[in-house]
Amino acid sequence: MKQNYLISIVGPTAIGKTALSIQLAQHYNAEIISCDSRQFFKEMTIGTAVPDKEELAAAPHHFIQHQSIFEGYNVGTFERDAIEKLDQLFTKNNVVIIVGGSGLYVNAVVNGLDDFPTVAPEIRTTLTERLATNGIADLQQQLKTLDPISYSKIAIDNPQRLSRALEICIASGKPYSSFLNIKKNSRNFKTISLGLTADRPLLYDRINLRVDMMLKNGLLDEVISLLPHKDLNALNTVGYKELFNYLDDEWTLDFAISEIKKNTRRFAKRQMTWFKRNPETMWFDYKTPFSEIIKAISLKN
RNA sequence: GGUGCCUUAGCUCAGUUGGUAGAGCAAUGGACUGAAAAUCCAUGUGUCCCUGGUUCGAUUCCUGGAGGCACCA
Repeated sequence: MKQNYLISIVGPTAIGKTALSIQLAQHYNAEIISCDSRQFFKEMTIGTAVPDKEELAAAPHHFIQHQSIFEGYNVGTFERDAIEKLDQLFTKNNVVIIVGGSGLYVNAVVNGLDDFPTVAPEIRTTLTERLATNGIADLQQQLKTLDPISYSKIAIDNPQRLSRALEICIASGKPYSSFLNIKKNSRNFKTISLGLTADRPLLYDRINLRVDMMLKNGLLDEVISLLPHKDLNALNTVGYKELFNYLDDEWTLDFAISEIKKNTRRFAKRQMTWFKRNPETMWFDYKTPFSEIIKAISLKN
């Protein structure tokens, strides 16, 4: 049986991952799995920089705008969907391209997540309310009694991490920590990880330019149409949340735009922090000729 | 041309009665197992415009210069 390869392309936003993924897809006659937690949503287009029509036509893409902002979608469901899709694609071709800026989601596909029980949404709602009224110490105390291991291990100052651990404890009656690192994930493919980078000032220039371009392409109209849904999780997104503040008369347009640029820069920095920790990733400057990248891949396998 | 004020971190500015300095923002480093474009943690980066003088010691006081702003000509 032929060895399957998953070629993963990571890197910060606006670095040129989409273009490289298409070149690779054409080179290997392969299909592309998008791994971008905001490009999943069909209601969002301009602000998420989904590939345009020509790009989508240049190679088959999956998980681009396949979900609605009104449906719950998360890493767990994405992992399941992506693995199913991968199995299907590997029957046609032993190479699949995965590209995306969402580190956790890439990781879910490449390495897998542990299985957790499903949590009734009311549990999280209750925790969120308790957090707002009683403060974080209340939840911290409960985690300390329900799961002392997690209490000492997770970022206790982080409300999202804390709530997540607690909701698992409450829903299952077992400690959150007891679900971690249970199964050995087996994947029927080898992963070749490519990272794109650029010097920071250069990357920031590209980000600023792209934000200006999004506005020119009608981002504000897109955001206006989504204003009624601004509280949905999917819309807690750079490029949208800032313009909601403008539309609510809290910020000027100019200020909102400069905040979009700033928050995108910070996002890119966080992405780099995440991706840098995988020692397997081969890094390339964003201007590296395609032929060199191909050469590096063939040396690797 | 004259007079007055200003020049300190990437930016806006505090401050030191003479003992080489600190806020906000920006920035930087990090964490990350179903909210991840989310969420959280940590960090001060400096020819105190230049020059000479006084002084044990000058970013601070004094001389001269440069640049900026305002007003008067």
